[in-house]
Amino acid sequence: MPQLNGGGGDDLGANDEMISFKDEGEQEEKISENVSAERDLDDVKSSLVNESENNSSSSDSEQAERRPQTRADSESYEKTRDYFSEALRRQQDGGFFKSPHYPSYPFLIMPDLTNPYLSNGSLSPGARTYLQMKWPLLDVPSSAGIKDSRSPTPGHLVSTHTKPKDPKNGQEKMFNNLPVVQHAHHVHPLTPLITYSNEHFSPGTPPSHLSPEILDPKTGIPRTPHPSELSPYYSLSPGAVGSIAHPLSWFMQQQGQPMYSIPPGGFRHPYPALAMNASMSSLVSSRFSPHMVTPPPHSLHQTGIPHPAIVSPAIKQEPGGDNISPSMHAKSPVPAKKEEDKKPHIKKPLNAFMLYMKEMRAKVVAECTLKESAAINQILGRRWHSLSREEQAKYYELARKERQLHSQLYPGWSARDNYGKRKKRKRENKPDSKPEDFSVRTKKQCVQYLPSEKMCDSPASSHGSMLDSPATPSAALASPAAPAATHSEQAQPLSLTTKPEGRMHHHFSLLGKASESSSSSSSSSSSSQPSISIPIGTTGSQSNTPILTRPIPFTSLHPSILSPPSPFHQAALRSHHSLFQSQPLSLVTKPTE
DNA sequence: CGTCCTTTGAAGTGA
DNA sequence: TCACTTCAAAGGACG
Repeated sequence: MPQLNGGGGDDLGANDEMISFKDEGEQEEKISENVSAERDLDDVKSSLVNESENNSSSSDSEQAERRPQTRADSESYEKTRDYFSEALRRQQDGGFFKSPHYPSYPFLIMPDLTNPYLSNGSLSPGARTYLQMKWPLLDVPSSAGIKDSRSPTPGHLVSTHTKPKDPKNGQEKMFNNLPVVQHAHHVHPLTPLITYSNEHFSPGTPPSHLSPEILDPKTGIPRTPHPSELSPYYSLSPGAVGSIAHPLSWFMQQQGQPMYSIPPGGFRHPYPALAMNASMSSLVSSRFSPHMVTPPPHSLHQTGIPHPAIVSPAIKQEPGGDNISPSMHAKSPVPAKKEEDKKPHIKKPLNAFMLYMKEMRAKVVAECTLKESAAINQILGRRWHSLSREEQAKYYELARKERQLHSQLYPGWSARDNYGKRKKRKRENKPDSKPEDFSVRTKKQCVQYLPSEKMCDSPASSHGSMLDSPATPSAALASPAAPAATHSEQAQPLSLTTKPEGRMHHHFSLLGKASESSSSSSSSSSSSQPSISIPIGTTGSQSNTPILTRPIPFTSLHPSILSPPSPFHQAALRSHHSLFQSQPLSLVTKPTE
């Protein structure tokens, strides 16, 4: 598997990632220092282009590795670095900073063998051995006694995954079974969610609760499973998934806190019927918000930690837990009347992209000067497209499991339940809107930026994901990793776009040229969604042109970030580049009205 | 303080 | 079945 050796399909994705970061880091640094937003767009643009090319061509991994250093000045970086540097140091002989492609990986998790759901109290802080790598979320329970949570893990909870349970300690076995795949230097984006390698756990502070067996006798660090122990990562067919240990399973366990609300009572089994398997558990944890974990263990009440999935506005204020009473989520326990008022808000399970965003956001933020989530999300969206199918498939799989878990936890829950809870503004722009409409609607000044290439070329990517979000990730996996190749036509990136009226003062439009091959038709054949992409594409003179309309500082938008070109497509990109390179940047002001 | 913005995907609703 | 809407995360921006 790619993940294991870092080879194969991973290359594309990995490279992309690396490239982008490295460059960005440098660029960003430069920019931040000198620039500024004031910098002419042209300049920025050109610089971006140049760098992107350079970057793409250059060895990514190395650069990526360096990146952290370049950003040393970054506060966040420093901070983060401190947090995990030590921890990682052990894991990776070389040192974390050298190689991680995904330095930002938010979570380093230490194996906590306890059943996530069972963890006493479920949320015993101690149980949460979870390191946030890049972000301040580092939560390394020094104390922890976590293990207490080891408490009897109901067989049913663990059962499925732990099938090959170790007689001695089922949990341990699970841990071992975990696909431990990631090499530090080749970390997959999911890493945060899925800690494949025990090594990741290694912590400066080895969890006291770890069972000795897992720990490396020498280092005290969790031992790396023997290769034979490693299970294929997501190699299973969807159906099979449930039966095997999920890569995240350990994650979940340690967390002690399930992603979805778990009754404070701990795993008293509010959901007796729920047969949670490790994989699900892992998912649960994966979604676990770092923030939830972050707080000093001691400060948290064991039972008081609100589950991410459950957010009751009213209750939100009370961290504690009354809101989370087991009864509440479990089955509709709360009296009808109050229920309405107090009923905890059960959040929707995160979809694949959301999971991806969660994981990668910090990284992107660190890479960029941008802080605006909207801008970050655009980048993430592009990056998402640039992910290989395999990579996306992983997220789809995770998302699928999340949904599964969610459904089990909240059998009666429906997405509809949340409708109207959040007053959302309606998107005025209807999907059907025509290009013209769109342009009209958008009242923004837009700088149309011909993608010089890379910006929009995202190309590389496999749009695959969107095209077919694999119902069964495995299927996706099965498919050739090479994303781009197959879908050259879709190279067309998603259009960053949109929005109307608004608050934007300046909008930059990125006009990406659609690949020639691409049909004039919508940029994204894939999405059935009303997404803006379609209209946008047409917006420009070029049908497939994606437009980025947003006040995103170019300084922070590095092409590579947006969509790291896979080496695979480099050539193609260049060709495109040449085509459009000559085109001038046009400043377009769209009259609002 | 509440909403917007932005992304993709899942799920709900209505026709 | 299709088209469309809402919500999920996140955090700066805005009114």
